[in-house]
Amino acid sequence: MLRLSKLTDYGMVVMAALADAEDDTRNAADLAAATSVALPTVRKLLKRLNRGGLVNSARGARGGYRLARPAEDISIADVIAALEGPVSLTECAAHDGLCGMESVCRLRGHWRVINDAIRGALADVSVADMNRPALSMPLQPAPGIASSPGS
Amino acid sequence: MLRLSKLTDYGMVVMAALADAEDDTRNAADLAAATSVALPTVRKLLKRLNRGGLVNSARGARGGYRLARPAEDISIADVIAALEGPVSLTECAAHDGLCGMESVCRLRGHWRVINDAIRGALADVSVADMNRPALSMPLQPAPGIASSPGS
DNA sequence: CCTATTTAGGACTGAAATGGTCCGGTATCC
DNA sequence: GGATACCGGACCATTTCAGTCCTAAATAGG
Repeated sequence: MLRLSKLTDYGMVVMAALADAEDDTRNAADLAAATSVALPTVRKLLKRLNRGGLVNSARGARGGYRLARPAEDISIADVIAALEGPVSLTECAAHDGLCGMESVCRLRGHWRVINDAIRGALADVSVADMNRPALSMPLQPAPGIASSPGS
Repeated sequence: MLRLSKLTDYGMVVMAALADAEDDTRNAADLAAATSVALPTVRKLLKRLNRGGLVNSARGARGGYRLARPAEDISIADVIAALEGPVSLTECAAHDGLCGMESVCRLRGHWRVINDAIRGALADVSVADMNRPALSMPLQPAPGIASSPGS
């Protein structure tokens, strides 16, 4: 189904909620209430997002989280990468050898191109875009499969 | 990681091998040998591909499989759909309601647009394209996120 | 200085999906 | 009629995933 994990789905929701108060610091409990995602799950998400450098954390009383960058500068690809690793459709798209057969690996180069195209499409959509109410998006007309030179 | 399943990966390999002998009928054992994928796995793949209408099967002695259409007319999206269901990044991209919160579902429309863009990109690449040796691809310059009107 | 608050990091568990295998049945060719 | 080869399904082991909890560390406020 080429589906991203439920955690990532929730992660985008949390990021969107965080984008609503860009300069304000929100703690995990607030975000859980705002998104109706279970608190422990929100915590886990924020930890990973922090590790990925997408949010800044402040410990202690009155602590919490806020976006590390403007919502316009955080792409969906960034969120996905922080929560479930970089986008790579196949094993071969990431690693180099290991494919086994020549005839098999004939596909590898093509997968890489496709992979880059999809990553590009995801990189063109920001958290700020996702937060807009309507579905008109100011995106580039084309991530462009041809625009990725591949390996 | 937005990774497609290993079965689908193998499925593309099998389809490519099948494309090498478009009009010739190949049985599962031959394809397993050609692709170095385990025979029972090849069988399972071919069954699903047959159900999805991508290959035709012939029973009995001298039976086997061949592509149901020219390789140029079978897209990667078709193969993915046959093997693991239609592409849908999130739950919400497929179904309609059920999202729970208003603020949550603000993202839904956007996901659908992104989803369609990726599916479009995948639909622009055919099995024949994947079978070419080099990585220069005759694809449309843009699947185009803007080209999908969404819901 | 002491306490309450809040994140950091990790371990842990139950559930689900995935990959892979095998078997009985059926259709076709020789 | 026998051998071949697909069809449909059930089946199991492994891995991954979602979700929870606990202890340590850091900060604000009294």
